[in-house]
Amino acid sequence: MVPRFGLPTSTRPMPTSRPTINDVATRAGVSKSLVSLALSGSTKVSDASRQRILDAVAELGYRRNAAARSLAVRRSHTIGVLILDLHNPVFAEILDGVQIEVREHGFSTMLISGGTDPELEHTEIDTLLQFQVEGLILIAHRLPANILTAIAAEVPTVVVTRDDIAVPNMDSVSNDDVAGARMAVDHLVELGHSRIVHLSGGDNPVSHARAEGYRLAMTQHGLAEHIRVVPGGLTDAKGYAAARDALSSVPTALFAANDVAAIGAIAAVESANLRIPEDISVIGYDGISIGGMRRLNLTTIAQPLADLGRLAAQHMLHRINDRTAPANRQQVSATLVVRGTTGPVNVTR
Amino acid sequence: MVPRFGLPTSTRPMPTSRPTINDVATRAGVSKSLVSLALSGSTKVSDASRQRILDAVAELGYRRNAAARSLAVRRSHTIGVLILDLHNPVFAEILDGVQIEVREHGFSTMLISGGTDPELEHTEIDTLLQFQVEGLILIAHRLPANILTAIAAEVPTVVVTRDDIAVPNMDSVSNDDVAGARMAVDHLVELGHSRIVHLSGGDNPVSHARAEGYRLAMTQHGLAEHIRVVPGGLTDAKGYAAARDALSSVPTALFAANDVAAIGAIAAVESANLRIPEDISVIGYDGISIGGMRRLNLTTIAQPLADLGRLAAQHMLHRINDRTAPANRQQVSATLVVRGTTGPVNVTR
DNA sequence: ACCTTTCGTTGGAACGCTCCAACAAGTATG
DNA sequence: CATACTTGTTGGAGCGTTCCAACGAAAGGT
Repeated sequence: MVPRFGLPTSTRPMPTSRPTINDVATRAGVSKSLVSLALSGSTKVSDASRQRILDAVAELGYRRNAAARSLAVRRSHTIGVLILDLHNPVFAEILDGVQIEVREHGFSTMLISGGTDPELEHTEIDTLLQFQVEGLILIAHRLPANILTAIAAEVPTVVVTRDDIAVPNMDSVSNDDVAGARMAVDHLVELGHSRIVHLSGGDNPVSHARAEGYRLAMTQHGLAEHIRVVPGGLTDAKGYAAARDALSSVPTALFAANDVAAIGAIAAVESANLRIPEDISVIGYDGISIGGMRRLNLTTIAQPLADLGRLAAQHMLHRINDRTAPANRQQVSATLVVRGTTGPVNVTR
Repeated sequence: MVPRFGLPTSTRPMPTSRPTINDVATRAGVSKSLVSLALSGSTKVSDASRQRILDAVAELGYRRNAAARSLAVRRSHTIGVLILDLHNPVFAEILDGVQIEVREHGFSTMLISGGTDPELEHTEIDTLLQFQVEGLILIAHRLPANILTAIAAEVPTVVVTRDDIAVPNMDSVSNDDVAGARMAVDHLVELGHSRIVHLSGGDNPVSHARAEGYRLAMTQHGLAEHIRVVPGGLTDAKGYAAARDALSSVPTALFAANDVAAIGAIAAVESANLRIPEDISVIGYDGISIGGMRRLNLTTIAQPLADLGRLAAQHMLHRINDRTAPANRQQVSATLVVRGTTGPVNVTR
């Protein structure tokens, strides 16, 4: 963690100053202490005073200053969320779960998205920590192990969708990608497929696990000889390209590393004048909501995305109260969602 | 604005206390004032002292406390962003532009998403204001005019994608939806279409404007008799349903209120065994990136989404420095992106 | 009548930082 | 050689809160 400093000490202070607790106090004819008490809902404030204070608050349009409050109580009641890439709908859906859970417990979230530059991720986390967030939820990330360890040592941290790096006192919530990939293969085998090609998601832990699950399941079904993994990526374009490569070996089914790539793969199949699912079945992974759009109608292994977020938040809140709890690496299971892109193998091919 | 109070005055303080500027000072053998100076990059710190301070910072893992800092300088260097719905890719792409611009000027963003409940939007904005954000960017919203006015009076505010509510000292950046809709119709007319049906986006200002543009353009092209607006919505399912209705009048082209609905419409057309674009052309609106995926390949009126975000941020930053600037309601123009879902009218139909 | 409790209220210290006025020590100016 | 500036440094006040110790007044117990 390399802290950043050196904003040129601001340009010019902002003018308009909001009313403070003192303004409220004088207006209500009480001390600031009593106002503070009243605002935090203490029972030991007389009804008369409370009413005068509330009136004064309303008249002045007073609002607590969270910075001052957080300084005094030494808690920010805020948790930081890093989201790898807002464009991938997967992450937005996870975030939803986080927000709901966190809000229920009186916390706010401060959200940043890493953007394209991994280095930015790092400095943005620093910003979050400067704001004294009480915890960090990383919805995917690209941080090296040493940095991750340093962060987790400083603040309660939970990682979502990855569990490849073991760090003491850091939780993770993820989907069992190996098992999910097996489900995909099982489904295809059940439909009679054997020439099943996997379009890999590239060099990242999640994709590795899915490829691994594919290999295991294929072997287990006695289809080891048909194992074929073509290198691809997690985008539409990469899925398209990978599928074109894959078609050279006349597969009857494609298992893409994620839904977005699967959509690209579908386009490739169609552009080769093959029908889905009659000629070729395609299955994706993730369960993003656009996959359910009728035009796409994608069969997929769906992760319980919102649950992933909720669970992460729960672990976070728990860890805030007990920072020494042992690392908890939770796996949730995905479910097969059968839609229109998979079907029985076509025996004539 | 109804301020919220009454968190039960926290549960338990967090234990671990981070090093403060004083710790750094004693460690480096200087005063805290000098540390402060050094950290903000002042030139009037001797190289020797600066080095000792930097060393101490590194050794202690010191990080500035943004709450204290913001209290002292009376600036938070943070702007709040409300995003209506993270699931709609439109908003994610706008946010991207905001983040880039804002970051460049040394500001952080605090992001919240309204979720489904319009009332939540309101309380979340209050949270943002408690954190003393210096400005507010609302990426779409559902706030009534009176509340919007109150907010804009309190803090520099700019609204993105809407410009229906005129509020003094509040900027807006939006796309000219009327003009965009005309472009869509122009494109279809140029391809020879006349039986063009509009699938409306429901009862919201943006959709109204697009429907209006459709009517104007149709009239202008002498096609007033063919004007037909079927009620729909901004989702895949609503687009599907609306398109099914629309097909009853044997149109040759459909203009959907947004891309997501257009994708639903395509599914409906295909399920009626009509080919796109040979039998029916479909055009959307927004320019979301998934529309460009080969499987969808949607012709659309593309808004410059990231630019929308950047411009909003620029106005925001400008208004922070001059809060009395007159309201600036900027319109940016959309562009026609021709892909595969529109084509020449089929004369035999 | 006194002492003790309870109730409602208050001043002041503390939180971690910035920034101003002031200062000592050196350097330049007349 | 006195005066003025420059350079680097420092203590202290202040930002808007919370919270603790302490208080006076009213109520209760004997």
